[in-house]
Amino acid sequence: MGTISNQAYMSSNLTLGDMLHEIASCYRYLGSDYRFKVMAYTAAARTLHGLNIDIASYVKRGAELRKLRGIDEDIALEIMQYLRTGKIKTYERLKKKVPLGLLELMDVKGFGPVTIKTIHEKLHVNTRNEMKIALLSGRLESFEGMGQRKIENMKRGLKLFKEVHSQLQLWDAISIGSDVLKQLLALPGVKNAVICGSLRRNKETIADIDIIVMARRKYWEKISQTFCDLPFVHRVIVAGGKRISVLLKNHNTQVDIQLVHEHEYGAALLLLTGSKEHSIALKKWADNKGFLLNENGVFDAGTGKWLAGTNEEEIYRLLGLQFIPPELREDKGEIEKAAKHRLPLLVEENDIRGDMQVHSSWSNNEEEIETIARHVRRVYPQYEYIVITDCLSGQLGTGGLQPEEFINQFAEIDMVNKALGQQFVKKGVDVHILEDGSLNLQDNILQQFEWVTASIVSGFDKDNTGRLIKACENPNVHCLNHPSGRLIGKRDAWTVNWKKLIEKAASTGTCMAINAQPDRLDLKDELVKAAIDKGVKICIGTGARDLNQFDLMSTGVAVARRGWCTKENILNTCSWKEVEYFKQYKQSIMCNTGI
DNA sequence: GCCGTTTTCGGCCCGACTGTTTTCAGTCG
Repeated sequence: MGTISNQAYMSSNLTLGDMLHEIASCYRYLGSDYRFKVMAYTAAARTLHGLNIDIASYVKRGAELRKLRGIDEDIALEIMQYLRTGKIKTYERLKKKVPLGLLELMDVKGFGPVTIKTIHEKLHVNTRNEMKIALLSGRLESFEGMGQRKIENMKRGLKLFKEVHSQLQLWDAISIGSDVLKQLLALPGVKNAVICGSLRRNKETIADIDIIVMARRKYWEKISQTFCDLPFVHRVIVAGGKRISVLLKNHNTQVDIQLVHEHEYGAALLLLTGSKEHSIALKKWADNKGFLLNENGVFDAGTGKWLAGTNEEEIYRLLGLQFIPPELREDKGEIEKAAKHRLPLLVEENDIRGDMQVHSSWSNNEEEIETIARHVRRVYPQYEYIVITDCLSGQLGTGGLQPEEFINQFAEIDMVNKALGQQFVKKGVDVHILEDGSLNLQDNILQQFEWVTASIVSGFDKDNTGRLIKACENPNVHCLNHPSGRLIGKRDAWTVNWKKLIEKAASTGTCMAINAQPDRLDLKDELVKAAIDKGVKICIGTGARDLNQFDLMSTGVAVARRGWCTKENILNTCSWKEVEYFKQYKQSIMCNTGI
């Protein structure tokens, strides 16, 4: 019986969530008698996976654990059991009843519990690889209910299994999606086309690109044919009726297209945007109100009369709900808020008045400050400032300044601002938080900058709560840059006690950044929400390394929107004068608390 | 197993599609 180390915190949430998901899979395998247990454990797993605060801290406060969605007496006991012993007895018991090697297949397209069970029992198949061999052997075809096409489906599911785990990053998906969309809109007969699915919700990673195409029925076949013949199509999976599904040459990305009539466009858009959880909750909501909601529209449940479906706005209105922006459609309380007309008015890209993180030729950008400034002023006329945040040389090996060089950079910035006739370029720095929480620039130098953002660039495998807290306590640090350190698809977030850190950021008036680099998007949406709920200000920076990267602001804003941010939550929707007030506010707190 | 403006029991996650059948089980979003 060991104590829980700090390092174990965040990984507990994920491992425990995975274990609860496995328990759900076991029950799913065991049959429909257990379907409600499946729902319960799935819900609990989802809660754990989305939890930003280490689960162990809930346990310390006893009753708190059961306030979490989907966790009541039994699962709470099992969670405590896990934290004490690393095991859950229920899971140990279930493991003896199911073929463990096949459980992962439960999440593979084409496989369900019944199919897996049948094959396991008849052919003694126990692993994914044995399943593959069985599928190729042709022995399944003699089974009842196993036709050629079903078997082909399962083979494809298995083949795509790996690709399911390598999803597209949002930025790449946006670019691929808009290319495809452009081509579709140009096809004869296409009245309108729009991205839906997880891409429309701006999720940070995207499995496949979903598009809805509005067209008269008589053009569907022609549209389908013409699209499938386009040069970027690698392979056609389905094409016929109202569905087109293809793999693109580029990245082997799957694109799913649905053709719809004009009167059902809104309903289809709504349900194909999802999330699945939001759609189900919305259908249930409709049901309670005496409506039937499906992809063709909203109907009177009693008479079957069609009531709405042309656009999403009228559907939400009919259901008595405020319009819910796609980014919020995750069944995380947005429907209840929409019913009370209390949804936040989300921040928009147009609200942004400056970029809080920009690199120049002094570190890892090819471009000179003046070129950057003139480019940004031309392309983003609404911007009032950009903050140059180069770092010191040394730790990263690539460029950077010596401490004494900043005086030269300041002179260059002054010159550029003079030439522009506006204080457009702000003097910032990206300072590194060292192992002991101190910074790699002295306070008397830091005081000369207009904006100081602090990053961790080493010691990824440690608990970094202490270092980040110490940075917050420095009155000269205005912002924490990429606070979680994760690199999407490459490196997990380091361990941080987010509850503690967010409380510290709030009490010290320290801002937290959304770094909009495509593989970072750090802070991520859920932590952004946790932070603003405690009153922490968020700022968004692109970390631009070339002139094109200023466009990344759009995905940075998307993360903020997924984190329920209004304009007021985002510091760089303010004028620089207001940013100065924010900095003074921190100074005054630090003086009063005597830190 | 969870949950409650139907609250300590009796509900919960729906409708469409696919592939297989010939009336429906299994899977998907």
